[in-house]
Formats: sequence, C-alpha cells, structure tokens
Amino acid sequence: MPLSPVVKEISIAVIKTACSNCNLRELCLPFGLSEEEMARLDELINVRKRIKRGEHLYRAGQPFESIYAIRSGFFKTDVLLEDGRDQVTGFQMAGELLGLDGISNEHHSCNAVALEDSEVCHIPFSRLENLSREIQTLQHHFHKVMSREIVRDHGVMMLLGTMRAEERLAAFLLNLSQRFTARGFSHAEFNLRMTREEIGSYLGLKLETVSRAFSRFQEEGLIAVQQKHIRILNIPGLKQIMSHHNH
Amino acid sequence: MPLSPVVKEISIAVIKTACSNCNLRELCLPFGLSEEEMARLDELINVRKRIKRGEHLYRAGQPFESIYAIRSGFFKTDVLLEDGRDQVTGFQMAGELLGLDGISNEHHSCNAVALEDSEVCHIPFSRLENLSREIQTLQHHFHKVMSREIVRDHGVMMLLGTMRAEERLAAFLLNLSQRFTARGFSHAEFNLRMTREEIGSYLGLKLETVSRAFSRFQEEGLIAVQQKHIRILNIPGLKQIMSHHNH
DNA sequence: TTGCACGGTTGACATGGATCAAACCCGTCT
DNA sequence: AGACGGGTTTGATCCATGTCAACCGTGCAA
Repeated sequence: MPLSPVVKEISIAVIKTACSNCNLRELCLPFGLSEEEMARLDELINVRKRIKRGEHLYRAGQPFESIYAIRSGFFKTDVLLEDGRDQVTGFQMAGELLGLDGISNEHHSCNAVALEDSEVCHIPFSRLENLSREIQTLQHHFHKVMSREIVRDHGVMMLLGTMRAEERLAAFLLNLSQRFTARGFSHAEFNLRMTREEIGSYLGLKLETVSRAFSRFQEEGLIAVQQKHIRILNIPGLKQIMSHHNH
Repeated sequence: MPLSPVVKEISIAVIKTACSNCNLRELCLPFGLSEEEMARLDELINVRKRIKRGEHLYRAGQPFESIYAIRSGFFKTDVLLEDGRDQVTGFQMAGELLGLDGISNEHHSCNAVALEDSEVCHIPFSRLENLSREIQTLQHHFHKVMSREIVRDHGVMMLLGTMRAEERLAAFLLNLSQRFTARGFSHAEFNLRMTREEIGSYLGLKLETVSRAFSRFQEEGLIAVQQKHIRILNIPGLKQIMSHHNH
C-alpha cells in the first residue's frame, strides 16, 4: 500500500502503548497517577510513532494538535530565523515531552528532529486537556512539566548570557550526565548523539570552539573524548570550571 | 498597627479588584471568558498588592503559592548563580503574568523586582487550577500563556546565541515598542524603566556595549536617546539591522 | 546653591572566540 | 583496496566585545 509523501517520512505503528507498564512513567506524564488514573491516560495515548534518525517529528509552522512523549531515542529542537540563522533550543531524551511550544498559537514554533532512531507516544492535546480537567494530579503534573521547561530555558539563558565557552561546555556535559543517570545509564560514559556543530549551536559557540574546549578538558584529565564517545573522569573538576568564571 | 518585617516591604491593599472591568482583560488571564466565567475568576482574584520601585514581589527560593498579573507598572525577573553572577531573564509589563517558573518545584526560581511603582493582582495558584478544571476556556488560555512564555524564551535564546550586539539591542527596542503599542501607548516614544546594566544583563552584553550601540543608532538616525527617554525614528531601519547579520 | 552619588558616555587597550584554512579520522560506497 | 564525504581537530589570524579608566549629566540632599 503506497504511502502519501507526507506520511512516508515517518512510519506510524499503531501499537498499543500502555503508560501503565512503561518504565519511564516516573519521569514522564503519568508521574504520581493512581492505577485507575493511569488506565484512563492509557486510553488517550495509544499511538506510537517510530522516527528514524534525521527525520522530523514536526516542523515549525505545522498545525499543532499533539504533544509527544519520547519513549526511546534522542531529539533536538531548533528554531530558524528568516535570514537562515538557526539555533538548537534543546536536546530531548526518553521520558521528556516535545511540542509544548506549539500550544501558544496552534502551530509548532520549532522543528523537532530525531538524532537517532526513536519512538514517541502521540498525545492528542485537546484530549489531554479534557482528561486533566478530571484528574487533578495529571493537571498539576502537566503544569509542573511546562513550568520546568520555563526554568530550564532560564538556565540556558544564563548559560548563553554569562558563561564563557568552557563553562558552557562543562555545564552541558554535567547536564547530560545527570539526565543519563536519571535514566539508569552510566553517568560517566556515553555517546553524544549530536555533532560538534549542534552542540555549538545550542551553546552559542562555533564548532571549532567546542572542539577546542573538548581537547582542553582532555588535556586537563577531566574527560576522555574519542569522537562522539565521552568518558567523564572528574566531575568535581568540571563543576569547578563552572564556578570560577574568571580565567 | 505595626507591620511585620516581612510584610513591611510591600503594602497590601485589599481592594476589590474585578477582572470584569479591568482594561487589561484582553491581554491577561480572562481573555476569551464569558461574563459569567469572568465573574467566577473575579471571586478568586481579590487581592491587589502595591509594590514600590525597587522592591521584590518575590525572591528565588521562597515558597510558591501564587502567580501575579501585573495591573500597572514594570518588573524585571532575574536569576542568580552561586558565584554571584546574575542575569535578567525578562522585563514584564501590564497584563503579563509573573511567577510561572515557581510551579515546577513549589518554590520561586527567580527574583521579581519592580522597576517602577506597580500594582499586581494576586492569583492563588491552586484555586486557579481548581477553576480551570471547570472552565475549559480558562484552562486552555492558561496553557497558551505558559506556552507563549516558552516560545518567548526560545526567542531570547536565539538572540543570545546568534545575534551580535546591535542586533540584540534592535530586537529589544522593537519588542518593547510592539508591547507598548499593544497597551495603547506610543510605539515610537517611551521611557526605559531599566538601567543600561539591566538591559545588558538581559541581552548578554556589558553596559558599555549597550551604551555604544545606543549612540551608534542615534548617529545613524534610527533613534533619539536622551538618557532613559527613547524615540524610535526608523523602525524599518532597526528591522534591517536584525536581518543582515554580517558586518 | 553646592556637592555628592548614581547612571551614562566615551576612549584606549586587551582578549576570547570567530574565521579561514589545512589536515585528519572513520565509515561507506564502488 | 581505494576513494570519497561528513565530521573533527588544530593552527594562524582577526575582530567584536570586554575591561579599565576618565569624564559627564541629572537629581537629590544638605
């Protein structure tokens, strides 16, 4: 059966996806819900999409109708200016939500691209609003998630506004490490899913600067880098880089 | 009657404040509500606080229990790093909401300071959640407001990550102009409420750089600056500065 | 009225990161 | 196996913005 051009780029698998037995439920939307409440959430979240590396989950300008919970994989979001400049606004991993920016004016305001083969749960937003009018816990948790996104963005603004290159990269690595840990992965060893250029775009730096900072950290014994493979050797050392911001 | 030290710094006036006859209702939370729904919102928003110039509406770390709608005046929000660095994360004016960042972990994550004598409406958050479980329009509008904040933050990240000094300042001025216009003020002439240092902090620049950029714009006939008084003479010119980002 | 304090402006100079360019590494295709 | 291409590393140089310092303007207090 032929697929339309639009659908072709992401294959939709209508697999019954249950929050109730998802191991990410404590990181994700169902956090704090009772069994019975979770069952009601399950009714609404029943489509899972697979997105292959490099494909868009959504694009800026497309009508907004759903948010997405990442079940597995890794994404970036970015915004584009008319003159071609773009900036990565975030990297998202399992258990995190994508698409919250689209609520504001019924259209997505950024692009979401998979950086590795990924799976997301499709959450129709108006049905989520309906359900969260009935389940207070869900309502409150959703508000917390949105608020957390605002706080995170303030952190990035701080980083972009006041930190120098090496501080930014240290903050970035520590943040990744901490999020991997929360998902049960090694806090000290991981593969970067994004290029130096994407890291640079996120951190407001050029790719060469990112590369040099990696090399510098390696020379100082803080990390071991081998292309995309990172081993963090000295977490306190990285933290220290963030604190003494002169030289 | 003596006031406690905590209360002393902001004088609370328990004046009946009605959204229903507030001229900011179309910019603010009541947007889109029917008369009857607005009356229910009125029941919940019945305390107005006056905050004098320089005083804090709230501070980072304080327990969160309310959000605030600005009735009149002008605020800045800023975050502080342990090592003393701080950054202004936004400037807020009448009709805008303050405190959304506090939802995420029951504590405010930034400081909100009045830049001129101001008045805010006090909106107990749990009561707002209760009401928005009953009024779909309110619920949806509140979600839009939070989402808009996220989109705004992405814009600031873009600005901090990719723009040069003069582009940032042009973007800043155009944004202010546009928000003043939306509130019925002149789009071309206004007084800045913040210092050069605060502008710089927001834009990720030093105050001297901000000052030089103002002077440069003046030389080029784009604006007329006289200390805090700004007159915008050439809006297309400012827009153009933002677009050609090389030299 | 004078003087002080705070914010703003301007200049001279220093520097972190951008830019430009070459070479390298690694996986993939032929 | 060889060649190609995307991503990365490293070096040399440049420039926008930071830093430091002097001075100015305005409003408030004595």
